[in-house]
Amino acid sequence: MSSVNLKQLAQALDLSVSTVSRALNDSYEISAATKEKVQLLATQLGYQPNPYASSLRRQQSKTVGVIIPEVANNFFSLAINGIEEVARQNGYHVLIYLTHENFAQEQTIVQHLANGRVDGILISVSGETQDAAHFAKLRELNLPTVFFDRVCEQTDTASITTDDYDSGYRATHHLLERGCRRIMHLTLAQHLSIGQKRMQGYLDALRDADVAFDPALLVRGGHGSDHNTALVQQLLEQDPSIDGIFAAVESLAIAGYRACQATGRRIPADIKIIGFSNLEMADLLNPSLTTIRQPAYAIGREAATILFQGLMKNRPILTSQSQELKSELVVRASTGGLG
Amino acid sequence: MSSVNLKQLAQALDLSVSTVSRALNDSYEISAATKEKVQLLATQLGYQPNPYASSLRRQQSKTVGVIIPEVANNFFSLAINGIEEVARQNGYHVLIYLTHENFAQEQTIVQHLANGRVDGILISVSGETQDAAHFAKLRELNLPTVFFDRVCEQTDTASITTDDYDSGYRATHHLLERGCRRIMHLTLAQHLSIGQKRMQGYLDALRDADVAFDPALLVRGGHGSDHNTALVQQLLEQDPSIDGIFAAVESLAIAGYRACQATGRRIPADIKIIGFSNLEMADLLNPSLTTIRQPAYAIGREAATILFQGLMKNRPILTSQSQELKSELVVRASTGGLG
DNA sequence: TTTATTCACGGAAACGATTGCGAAACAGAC
DNA sequence: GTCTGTTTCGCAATCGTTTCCGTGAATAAA
Repeated sequence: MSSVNLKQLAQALDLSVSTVSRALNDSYEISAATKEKVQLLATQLGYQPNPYASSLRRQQSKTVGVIIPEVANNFFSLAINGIEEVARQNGYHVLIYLTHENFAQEQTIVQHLANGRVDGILISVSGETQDAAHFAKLRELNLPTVFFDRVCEQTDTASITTDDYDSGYRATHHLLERGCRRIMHLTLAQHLSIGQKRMQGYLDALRDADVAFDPALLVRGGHGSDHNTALVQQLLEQDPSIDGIFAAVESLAIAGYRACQATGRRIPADIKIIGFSNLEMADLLNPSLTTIRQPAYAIGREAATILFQGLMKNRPILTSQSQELKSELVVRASTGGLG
Repeated sequence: MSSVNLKQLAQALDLSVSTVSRALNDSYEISAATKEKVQLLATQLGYQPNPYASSLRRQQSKTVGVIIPEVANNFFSLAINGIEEVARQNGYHVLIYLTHENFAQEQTIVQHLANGRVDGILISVSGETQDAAHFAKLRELNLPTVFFDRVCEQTDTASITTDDYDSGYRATHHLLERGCRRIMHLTLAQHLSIGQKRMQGYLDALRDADVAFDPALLVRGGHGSDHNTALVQQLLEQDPSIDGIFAAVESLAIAGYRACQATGRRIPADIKIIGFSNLEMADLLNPSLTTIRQPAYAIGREAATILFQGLMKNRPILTSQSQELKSELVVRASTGGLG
């Protein structure tokens, strides 16, 4: 800890602690002359207020918690990037917690954050989460929360999402357009609204194209990329008619690539792949991957901005502040595009 | 904040605050019966100690700061993964700060962490950093610090690195073996020890192979992938004799790919590329990328472990606790390997 | 019965900052 | 000279925990 505190400053200046405190906080009650003296010595001695004393007294920590499933993932790391930037601009600190897509961990983390350690929470829900009781507690405690990307719809607060239904529809439509008829759908979060919306887009696109939906083509991924690759591979081996893969998350698109490699399916000749992804080098893959690119950085920025606006103005976060950003379909070689 | 505090518990139980506190901390001074009663009510009411009051009194925050250049980068995000895991196991919280390779930001962040907000710091130095004065202050304040990957050698504390010299040597040797003679070296942190070691490996490998070193083949990357691509592209256009690229960081390997694309150089026929990288899908690139893969997750874990050992036992972090982990050369198509 | 000793707990002072309130000091107005 | 008002500052309470010390009662030792 920085060893110098208010008391020492006060003694050195022959002033009271309260005067020094007010001088440093630029209170109107303190004369300009005193303020100057105090601030001079404070900078000379490198005084920094003890954040814990300050937080205790003020009942606010100038800290937000970010809860995400993973960090080794381009989407989430870009989002963190945006969050951290806004946080710094507003003088806030960022605590980070990873759930590893594990519901129990998410519960524990949320509970631990309910003790005043953070002034607000930004969260992207774990793929396993079905119950929203732990989030309800946050509302009870009046702890401002903003969801991003992976939303819990039962909790009424703001959320930043992308046009998941549209994206799912467009992705599927794109595959259909390219001649696919037996399209596998890979998802991680089937019961999360994000997964359902993407899937609904998939279903509606199929229906609009008069292509029958086959539940057998639905694959729910789990943990571990090897496991997921095996799942896809198995299905590919069982069903030679499959000619398209729509991966609702990046890791599953990769699993799709590997599974195709393993089973000798050529992309895009035999099978076409499209996936949600924020890979900067999706165009350098072999073949380059057609993607739905989410504005991950902007999502982080927006979510954080809404949270901080609420915190600064001491207003509750309203559902009406939610935003839906647009994702972008980038056609590349994996669906027979250029490149 | 969780609204229930010690005083309320004490009143409800007709006990004193100190007794309740001790009961919850399992003090030997409290009878088993009382402990049970207290703990029962505490869990019933969902009591959670106020972390700021506790930190203030105990003079420790149970929080560590992690300072890294970027998070949207597989190496750092994997390292964070390791750090967060160890932190959670030890009951610590993780504050995250990004420097964006900016020295001034690094200084500011380090200064702000010198106020007792964190009990320790894990840091990977920004590429711009040359001065170590801000780190010296940390030692003065006795704030335990562990460097990982990007080390500041002037500061005497533990650091977790990889065998950068060897890796640089092996990477270069590999290119030479594959017939390259005009090897470009791309680096971000030329004055950091990590950059120097990798470059020294490069130089020594050249010397051992009796290949002349041409300073013109040294490219120091900057910010922005477009900028870096342009740099490489320019050099490639100027000098058609270049037949190899050794990228000391992942982003520069990507820049190399793009530059080759732009200039029509075929990989690996015309030019071969090797790069430090933790891309999970390096094998899916076109062509698959020969990499030096660092054990990023393990680096994070080790660095955090050393820090927490020091914190828990209240011992200073010693330089002798430093570790050097081994990187792995994975040969792929970009240097003419299989795949 | 008296004296130590242990046990179980309460009082109160910390930790360092913020802030409501009061009180000197000084000015100007009457 | 008194009164009111402003400026500038100090006192002390407060945030919620932890912990040093003290104390009454019970038990053991003499």
